[in-house]
Amino acid sequence: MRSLAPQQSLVDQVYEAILGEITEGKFGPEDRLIQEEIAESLGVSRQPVQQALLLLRSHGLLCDAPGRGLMVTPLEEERVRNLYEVRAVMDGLATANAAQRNAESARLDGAAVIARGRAAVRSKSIARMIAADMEFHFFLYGLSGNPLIAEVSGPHWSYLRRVMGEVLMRGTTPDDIWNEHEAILEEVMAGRSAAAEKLARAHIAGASDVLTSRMRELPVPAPETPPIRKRALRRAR
Amino acid sequence: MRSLAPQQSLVDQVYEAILGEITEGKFGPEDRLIQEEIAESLGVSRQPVQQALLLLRSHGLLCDAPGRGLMVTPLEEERVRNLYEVRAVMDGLATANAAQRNAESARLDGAAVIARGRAAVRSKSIARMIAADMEFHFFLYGLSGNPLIAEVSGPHWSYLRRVMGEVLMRGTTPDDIWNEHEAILEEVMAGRSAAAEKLARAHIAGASDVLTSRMRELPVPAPETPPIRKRALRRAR
DNA sequence: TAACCGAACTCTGAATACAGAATTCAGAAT
DNA sequence: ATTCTGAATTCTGTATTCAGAGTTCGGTTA
Repeated sequence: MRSLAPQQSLVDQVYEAILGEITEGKFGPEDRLIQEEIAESLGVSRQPVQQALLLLRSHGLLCDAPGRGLMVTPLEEERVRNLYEVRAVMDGLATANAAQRNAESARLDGAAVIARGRAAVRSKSIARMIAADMEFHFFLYGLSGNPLIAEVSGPHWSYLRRVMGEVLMRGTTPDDIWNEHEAILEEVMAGRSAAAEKLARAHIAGASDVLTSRMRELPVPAPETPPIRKRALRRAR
Repeated sequence: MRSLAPQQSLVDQVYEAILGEITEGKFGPEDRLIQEEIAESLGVSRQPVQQALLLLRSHGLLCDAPGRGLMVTPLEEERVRNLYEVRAVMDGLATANAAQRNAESARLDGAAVIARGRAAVRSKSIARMIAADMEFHFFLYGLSGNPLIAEVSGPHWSYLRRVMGEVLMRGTTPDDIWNEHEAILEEVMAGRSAAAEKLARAHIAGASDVLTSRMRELPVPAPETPPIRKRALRRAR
């Protein structure tokens, strides 16, 4: 029986592979991406690489390099602030809608999401903490009943993961993030949409302050751009 | 003296050309786009067409067709409602920020934007009315000081123009839209960000109601997909 | 007449080739 | 030692080709 799920195209696979490298910091800010090298290391021709790069540029993960080619967008405090401004209203909307439309699902599934988040903090693994944070917020996006919220927010989360990773790698974990998540969830479960929205917006504003001030404290990276890392990536078959 | 402005790539030009065709309704909902035909009519190879199509898909203007290829996304009431939900919070944010950060620019330039809008209504040209509506809102996005708002909203406006075009073509013009715009502008000019945001959100919610109810009244289009229109487009050199 | 099957055709994704722009590097001039 | 110039190299955008999947159409069968 042939699977009915469409096979993921090479472009999509290359997009995800590059996105993963960026998110994990293996391609750093302002690293220039060379199409032929990526194509070789992934074992594909240049065409799907080029197409994936165009999509990544469109989603803000890459920007035009000086001269020619594309580079990884720098991590900039102003962009983080702008992103969190947008996030505050989008997450506020998602949370209000979740409380209004899906309080019951929140009661069914929410506690497990919170438990996984607290376990991630105990694990002290940065990747797990970030993934758990994302899980919580995408859980709310899903409950909102408006697929556009996740659709619009998705590409931004990749940028945010890089910022969070950078900040967490060099600083300490914010202590009360999961208390805040839990408080938000309680309002959602109780169907109190205005209170849920207010908490969500305050949570995002607080996170913005923490992240941007931590970025301000980080040492400015050396102006020399390190060479592009050439790591062999196996093409998924 | 050679111009320092970078020449727009073929992909970008093809993207804009196709986007224009979609927005003007020359490619209708669920029309399947044939890469070779578009390439021929634009006088380019298939590759930049394919890349442009991928970007348009990523921006929601196209979706996968049954079987293979890409088609123009259908106009759906639910998507419009979801879009306007997102718009309400984004336009609210933009308007509040504009009042907070750029009231003076609003005082300098806002009256001309309103005048052009009222002239567009008097002209009875649908294209002009839509362009003027967009001008007003992008004016506010610009005043907001957060470039992400325009960046996120941009692709959605193409979809909205199609909906507006469809509705306006078959119905009457909403009468008080520019009164509402003017009231919003007055709050922005006065720097009253909370009042500006409130008016903006109410304006968007009202527009959503009008658009979705008008869509409900429209006759369901015939299920036969008309043939793709082959119109010769000159490649810009 | 309707359903089925296979051949022919169409279209798309990916690979490859080509052309031109950008970058690098080595040698010459100051 | 520094600057400049031209050649060589690298890289990107675009065109072309190839292979395979999907669609259409005509003929056959029930």
